[in-house]
Amino acid sequence: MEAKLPSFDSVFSIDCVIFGFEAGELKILLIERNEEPFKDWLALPGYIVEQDESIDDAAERILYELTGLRDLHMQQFHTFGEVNRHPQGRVITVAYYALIRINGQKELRPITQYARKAFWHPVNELPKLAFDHSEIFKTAFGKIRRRLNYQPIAFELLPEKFTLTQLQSLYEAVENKKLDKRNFRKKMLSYGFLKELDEKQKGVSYRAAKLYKFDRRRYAKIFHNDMNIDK
Amino acid sequence: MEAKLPSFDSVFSIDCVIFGFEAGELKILLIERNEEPFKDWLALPGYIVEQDESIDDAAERILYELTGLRDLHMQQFHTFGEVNRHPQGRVITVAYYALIRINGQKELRPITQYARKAFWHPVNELPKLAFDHSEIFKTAFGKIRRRLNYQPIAFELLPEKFTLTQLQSLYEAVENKKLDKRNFRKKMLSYGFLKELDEKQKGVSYRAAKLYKFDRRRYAKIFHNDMNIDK
DNA sequence: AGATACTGTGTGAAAATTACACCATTAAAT
DNA sequence: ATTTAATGGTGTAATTTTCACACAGTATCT
Repeated sequence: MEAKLPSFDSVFSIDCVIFGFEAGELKILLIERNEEPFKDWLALPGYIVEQDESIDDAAERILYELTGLRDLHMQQFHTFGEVNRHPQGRVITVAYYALIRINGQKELRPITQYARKAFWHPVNELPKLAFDHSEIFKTAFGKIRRRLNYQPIAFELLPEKFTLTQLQSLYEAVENKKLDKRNFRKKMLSYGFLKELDEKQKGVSYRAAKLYKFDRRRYAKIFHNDMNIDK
Repeated sequence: MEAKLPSFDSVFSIDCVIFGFEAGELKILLIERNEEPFKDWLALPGYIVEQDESIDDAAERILYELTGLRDLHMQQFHTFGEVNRHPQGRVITVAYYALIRINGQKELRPITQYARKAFWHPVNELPKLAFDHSEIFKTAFGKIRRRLNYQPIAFELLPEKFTLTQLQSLYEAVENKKLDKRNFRKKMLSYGFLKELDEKQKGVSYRAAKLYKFDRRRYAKIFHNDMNIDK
């Protein structure tokens, strides 16, 4: 059985850690593998880079093929290069992350046979994953936890129009602690990159909250190019 | 001529951006290549990863072979994977950086023939480098500029015993701006991880300054594991 | 009409950041 | 011995930022 599998001398692969936020919980996208090794295991969406595509392009393609998702802005965050991380040979993997809105509409549907299905799974209570994917996830989570406080990544996880309470609960989920409502609002609004809309939340059985959206243009103006690293 | 060169299907390489600080200037380590392609060009120390070594191990080995330097704590910071970044084929490179004390004693002396020599070069006024090494350098510089404000990396560039003025001038060099002496000192000392020594600077023709050293133990205690990302 | 569940708001205390200028000390030059 | 050149070392007040903390308002459901 094992003998049938090819062995690799030197192969690049990509693995993707895609975060989403739903029902107050932070989740990641997993696939159920349909291919040896680790057939039937849960894993991060990941596959091998082709000869004629850049790693950024490969990341997009691979994620699409395994989950049906496209056009996310993924960012490389670490490369894993232990000798024995893949049972068939030498495979170095470049890991990417992205944050996206979980959208009931967008169906998760693997295009290739390599994945049997793709689905969201809460980041708490993650099962054991194939290869070194648990470690890859952990590294990714650490990165976004930090980045949340520097970069406007929270807005990628929320619907385009969101309430301040939703925004706060996202921060609370990622940082795993309660924040003070008044201080949180004051601070967020003080940045000046949230645009207050004339709309309100709908379909809630309590007072409807105002909706906001993230204003990329104002953000860019305020923080010039890059970031507010040194005020 | 070109025909003699092997062509690669899929190869991993490592490139190293090694920062040093000397005479108030930030410098990086370059080599003069002695091998095609880009023979005679200046380049970052870099070479190909072997089958049976992890990328971290490869980084150490390669830096040693090309420069004679060992036992630095290098950190991976980005992987460059454009299709045509190497003229002979598909080469993905994992880039590492380190910060070290430039030490007159430690001779820079390539072990292999691939480099003709290795030397320090100021980061301002860098010449054109081989491959995409200019871009790699730029990315590295951006990283450490940010990291300087979060992580105790400045001390890796200074001699073990240093004066506060030296420390300040390092910050000034990296951030490229003047800082206020009193505020700088107040802040640095307030962190509580600098240990004041009973020694003074020697051999200067003006009032000798007190020497300090970075106290790793205190630092770890103050900032627990990781960092002060969210106070 | 009342229960429920969330929205939305202000103030004062404490801490951190910023701006700012002068005398002290040493070695070298005269 | 005196001067000069160069850097070392120090404090305070104004401003800004962060933090802790509680309650009335409003929409919906019954």
